[in-house]
Amino acid sequence: MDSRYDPGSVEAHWQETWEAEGLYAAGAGARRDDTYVICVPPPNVTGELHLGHALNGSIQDALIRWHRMRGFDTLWQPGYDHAGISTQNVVEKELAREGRSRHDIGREAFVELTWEWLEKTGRTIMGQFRRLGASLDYSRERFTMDDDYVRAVMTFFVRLWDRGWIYRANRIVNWCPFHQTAISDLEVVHEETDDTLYTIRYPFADGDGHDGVSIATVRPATILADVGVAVHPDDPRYRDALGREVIVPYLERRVLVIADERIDREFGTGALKVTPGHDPLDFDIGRDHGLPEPMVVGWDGLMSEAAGDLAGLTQEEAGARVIAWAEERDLVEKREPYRHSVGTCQRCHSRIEPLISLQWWCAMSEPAAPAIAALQQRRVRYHPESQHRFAITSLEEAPDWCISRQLWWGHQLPIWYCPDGHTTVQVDEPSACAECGSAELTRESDVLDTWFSSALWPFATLGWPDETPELARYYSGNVNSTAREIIRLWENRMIWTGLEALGDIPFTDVIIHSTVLAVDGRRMSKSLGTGIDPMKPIEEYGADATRYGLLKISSTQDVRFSYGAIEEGRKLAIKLWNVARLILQNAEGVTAALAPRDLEERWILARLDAARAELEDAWARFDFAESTATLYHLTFDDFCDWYAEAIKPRLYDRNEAAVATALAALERLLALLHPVMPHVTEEIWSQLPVREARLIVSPWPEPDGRFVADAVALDRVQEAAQIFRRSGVQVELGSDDERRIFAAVVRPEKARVDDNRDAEVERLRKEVARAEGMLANERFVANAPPEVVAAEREKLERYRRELAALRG
RNA sequence: GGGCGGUUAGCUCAGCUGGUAGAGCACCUGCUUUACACGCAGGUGGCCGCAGGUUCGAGUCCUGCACCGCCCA
Repeated sequence: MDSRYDPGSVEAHWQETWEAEGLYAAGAGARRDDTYVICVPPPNVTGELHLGHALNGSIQDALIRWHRMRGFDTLWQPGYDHAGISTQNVVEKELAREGRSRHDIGREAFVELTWEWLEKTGRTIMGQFRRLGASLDYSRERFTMDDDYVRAVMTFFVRLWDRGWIYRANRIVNWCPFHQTAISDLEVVHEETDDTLYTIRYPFADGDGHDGVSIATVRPATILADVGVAVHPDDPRYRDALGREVIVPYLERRVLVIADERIDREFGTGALKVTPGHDPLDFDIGRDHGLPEPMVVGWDGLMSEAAGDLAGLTQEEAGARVIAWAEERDLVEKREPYRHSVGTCQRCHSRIEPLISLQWWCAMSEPAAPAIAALQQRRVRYHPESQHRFAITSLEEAPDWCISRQLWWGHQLPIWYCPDGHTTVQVDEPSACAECGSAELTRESDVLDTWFSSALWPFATLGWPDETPELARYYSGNVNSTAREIIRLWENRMIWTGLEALGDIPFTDVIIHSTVLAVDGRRMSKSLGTGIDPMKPIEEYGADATRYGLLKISSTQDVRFSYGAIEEGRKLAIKLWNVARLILQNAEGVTAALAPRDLEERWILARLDAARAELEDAWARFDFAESTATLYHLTFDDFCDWYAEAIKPRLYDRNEAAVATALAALERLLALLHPVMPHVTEEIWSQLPVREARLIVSPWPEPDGRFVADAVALDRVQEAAQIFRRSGVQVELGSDDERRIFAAVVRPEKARVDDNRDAEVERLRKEVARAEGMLANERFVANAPPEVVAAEREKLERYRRELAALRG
């Protein structure tokens, strides 16, 4: 073995080897019939790996490797989604560089160009996952635009259509004026913006012009689309105004003052101008009160024809004109600086226009019901528990889903129209209208929201709607691990789509992993330069170290990135490497055999067993941070500092039984570490004298009850070592074994110990006084559980014994 | 505005069902121990955010407050 461990070359070697030997493939190494399935959340086909992916990959790979070693038939499904708007945006930018737009080349050519572009520069993340050591079955990579996948999407759409859940309606949506499409809530980012809040009086139609209702607005241009003024029904200020008409400035249109409980009495004047065409809340209020829905802002974000003489102006210009008009008539009561958050497009940062547009919708209350039941019955469980409650609430409150987008890159809806306005909906392109037989068909130009196809991921990747062997074997799966913000967009939808398509849940457990924040405790930010590319720690410290470090910090919902944690992982890999060298250097001609004879041998086997149980417990609870602590302590303290030091003399003597046992113990240690640190463990494993298979497919250690009683075997020796090292005093030990281990590990003859006898005596005196004080408290003795009192008595006895020994 | 999480050693964080406050890093002191100085041993360092309450006993349970952050709108 090399004296220095070099993760770079070792990791690359094993990544290639594992994949080439087919050990990442579904079912590799399976020794039992049960399956264990995880689908990777399909990343954006144009994206790059970020730390969230890296953490999530580390979590999933630990679970997959653990189950593979346990003999399960594992499948970790890789792939990408087509990221509709994001991909289209990238290609449009490319075109723009040549001074062209997608409209110049047409839809067909644009889609063609997008495919070409993806061939050249897309699909990078799976390569980065390989570098992390993620054991996905790359041979099964799927893409939401694959032919088979498209058929699944179409089939599912038609199914929902047949269910009567899909409908078309004019509703208010987030409209991006640059991309000319509706976008999802997720694609809207709210940015703090400085604006002006105007307070404007709408005079009563039946008054003298001085009385009226004052409203506050940051968007005076939308006054042109006002159809009412709403106040809270219990607001005493407006009791007399209710039911009267006021005059909308500029338009001089008469509108009614109405009552609605959704009005925030604290905001502005407590009176809201109702503009259903340009605000989501106003839209809801307008619908409930049966108000008209005029729109004065067009698809391009400029004032539309409906704005009359202001048509063609920007909203700012139009707003200024409206304000000027109102000022002339003394209707502007206040203008004040106002900071608020404004929705902008995630991709182009355009201001999002809430506009009413004709879109396709999927009703949610019916499809959500079985998913809610599955969650309530805990057939699907979110972790942590707080997210479980959130998931249920989200489904219960889920509004109908806007599934259409006005993009060219994506799944075009399987809807065809004939000249007579009939609609034909079917999976494959029809030759004639289903109603009138007309052959003159036009396909709906909208495409589906990318999340529509993502929602089918757990079964569309397995060949659904065909009844493939893979689908039968691997559906339903086990775990899904993802980020908090997409619970509503993805996780919940996979649950109901799975129930709808196959009558079964897609997985039993959803892990909502930590958000990795920058070192300053805030979200990583490109503009602040606080982002970290996970490839950097992987190159500098190794993939094993990076995986370990990310898992170590993943204890709460928001965690700070830490190079320190990754350094700890590197130290662990190096420590492991070196202790393996110690054993292997003395193991020539010896094969591993469990022949524990001495105290420390039985003890380390008990410790390995206990660690195995701790790991299983931690992973069963998806507590990966705890598992790293277990591995670190086991390796450094138990295995290296005590066991290895204790057996060193017999290793040097080439005592065959001790060496064989050491090899067996090392094998167990490597197995326990493998799910978190696969590369260094596989590399050491490959240098062991005899091995039947790669570590990646070797059995996870079985519990071995024989040594449980030995778990405390070294407690007395460890205590004695601590006292000796602190004070120079040697405590009497009970057996020859104990004395031998003490001599081997502590080496009192070589140790130079400061004589801190007085300090140690003082420390023990304090302990004795504390324990005596507690036991002197009658209420403690009377009320505390007997075992607690007994334990306290035992401790007191021990302190007294040690004190006596020290005083010699 | 709605939903969450956090506040413990200089820093980053553990502390499960209440029973003497821990780890890693940093710092200090030793150690040319034939696996490892990316190491070993020891040490310094905490009114466990604040205020109440429950309890023989509270970092841990309850109530309120403050501050920081995340997600969503």
